[in-house]
Amino acid sequence: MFTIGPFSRLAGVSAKVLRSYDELGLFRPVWTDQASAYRYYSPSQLPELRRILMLRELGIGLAEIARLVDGRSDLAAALDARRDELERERRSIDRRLAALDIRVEMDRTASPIDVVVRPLPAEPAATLRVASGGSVEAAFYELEVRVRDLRRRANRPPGAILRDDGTAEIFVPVRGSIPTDDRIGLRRLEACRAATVLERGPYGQMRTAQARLERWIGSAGYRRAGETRVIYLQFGAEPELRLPRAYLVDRSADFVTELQVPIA
Amino acid sequence: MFTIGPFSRLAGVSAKVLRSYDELGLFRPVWTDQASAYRYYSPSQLPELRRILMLRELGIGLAEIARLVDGRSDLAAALDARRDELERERRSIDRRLAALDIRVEMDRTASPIDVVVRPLPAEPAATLRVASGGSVEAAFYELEVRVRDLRRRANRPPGAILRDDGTAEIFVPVRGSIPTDDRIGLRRLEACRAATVLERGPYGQMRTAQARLERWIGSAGYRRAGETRVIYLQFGAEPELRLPRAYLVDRSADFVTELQVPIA
DNA sequence: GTGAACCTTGACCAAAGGGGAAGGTCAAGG
DNA sequence: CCTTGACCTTCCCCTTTGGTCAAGGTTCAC
Repeated sequence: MFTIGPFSRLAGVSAKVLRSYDELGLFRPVWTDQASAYRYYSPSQLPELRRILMLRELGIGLAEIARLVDGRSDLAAALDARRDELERERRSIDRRLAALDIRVEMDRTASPIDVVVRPLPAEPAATLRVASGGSVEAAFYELEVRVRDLRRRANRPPGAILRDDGTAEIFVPVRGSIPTDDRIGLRRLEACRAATVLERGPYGQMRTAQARLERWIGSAGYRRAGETRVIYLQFGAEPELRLPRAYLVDRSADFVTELQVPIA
Repeated sequence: MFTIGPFSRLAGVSAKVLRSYDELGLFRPVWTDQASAYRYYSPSQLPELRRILMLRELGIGLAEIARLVDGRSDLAAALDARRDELERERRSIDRRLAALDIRVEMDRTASPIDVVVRPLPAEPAATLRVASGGSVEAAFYELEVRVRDLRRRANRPPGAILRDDGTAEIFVPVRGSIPTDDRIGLRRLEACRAATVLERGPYGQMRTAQARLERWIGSAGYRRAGETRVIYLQFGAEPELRLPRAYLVDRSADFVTELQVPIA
């Protein structure tokens, strides 16, 4: 029999860990003195503790380990699940390493871009097609006016879906539903994960930014899974906001635009 | 200008996160109303936030990110350091995956073993060589008696160092120093990392266990970096303990032995 | 009997938020 | 002008697996 200190040294863990595991009901001393509350352990308990430590080293949580050693949970299944999880973690790390390398390389060769992969929520929107070379401003004016008159404007910035053929479909977020006609449609932009990048300044730089984002997606091991979206953050979202008049001066600042490419 | 909710949706983070970052001084609203304490953000702040989120996605801590965006810390250096860290994490995950696969495979083919890799502390010990085929019991008796008479016995279990040629060197932990002669030596077992496994039952199974541990080490991507040690946990450590007499009955239980192979 | 070494519980800390309660604020609509 | 509902604020507790420290009790060897 050992008190907690010597036993912890035999087992290669701290005394604190043994106290924790006792409290969790995961691994208890063979005997606890009622008067002094001293914990006493036997070397014959070491194999049991060793199994716990082995599972811990695989990264399984203590609650799950407790279920496993009690037989309330199946070991083979838990190991399988944990393997899947570890492989996900490894993929995540590989992604981060790739992103890091691209970032470092872009730092050296050109202006860097801050790409963030994030989930996009679904977006119900009124849409209007714009032919290649058509006036985007006029289209937005038409669409915004229509949606506002219907009292269906949602408080989110407008955007456009870019097609490879040079045409675009502009959209304005709506609440509920609106009547459609041959010009104005209603569409639900699907929720998805997307690689996104922000651009400041005139829209002329957008083609370059788009090309660089595409390159980033390839290097990071993703692939495109939908149409590119552009969100007009700085300009379009403002008029709808409930704000003190004094803070609308911001409208004259640089445009801010977000490029979003759905990925898988 | 946006209040925190709409802005958080634009940015793709929760309002809670924006409040946190404000408090940390990492990312502040352009304006905070003194009366209501409402936070107001501008879309032109999005690129700054985006950079923070990009760094966060790489797994850099918020404190370090704060230093980076303030320019108090060098971005290139931080990225380099983070890359090293990520590569360490990946190696660790690969180790766990390998250990998991070995475990699963052994579950199928034979009785599984719970291997734990852990650091071993340095161990000053009195030693005695035993020829191949010599009596280990007699040698332990001689060594234990000698050390005890010198009042140098440390309260840790004894063990043996196994050589490939079949000879062994038994050892008993000591405090301080003892006089040596041509039979009994003094030696410091070096601290190291070791793959360890516990065995219950008669010593006859040890050769098998040893072989399986060696195989485990190979499969997990380690290599041997020292001589194999055996620790006699159940039998040898008991007599030295300060314990109520009633709890010494444990001595008749199965032997418990630990095999330790130093690794790199 | 005494001192040194050991043990006990409890509290606080880490990182990066999530969840919820209690109460104040804002703007649209009637 | 008032109501109402959505929104905002701060504050507190929770997650996970321990490390560290303080105040005080226990054990054992000498």
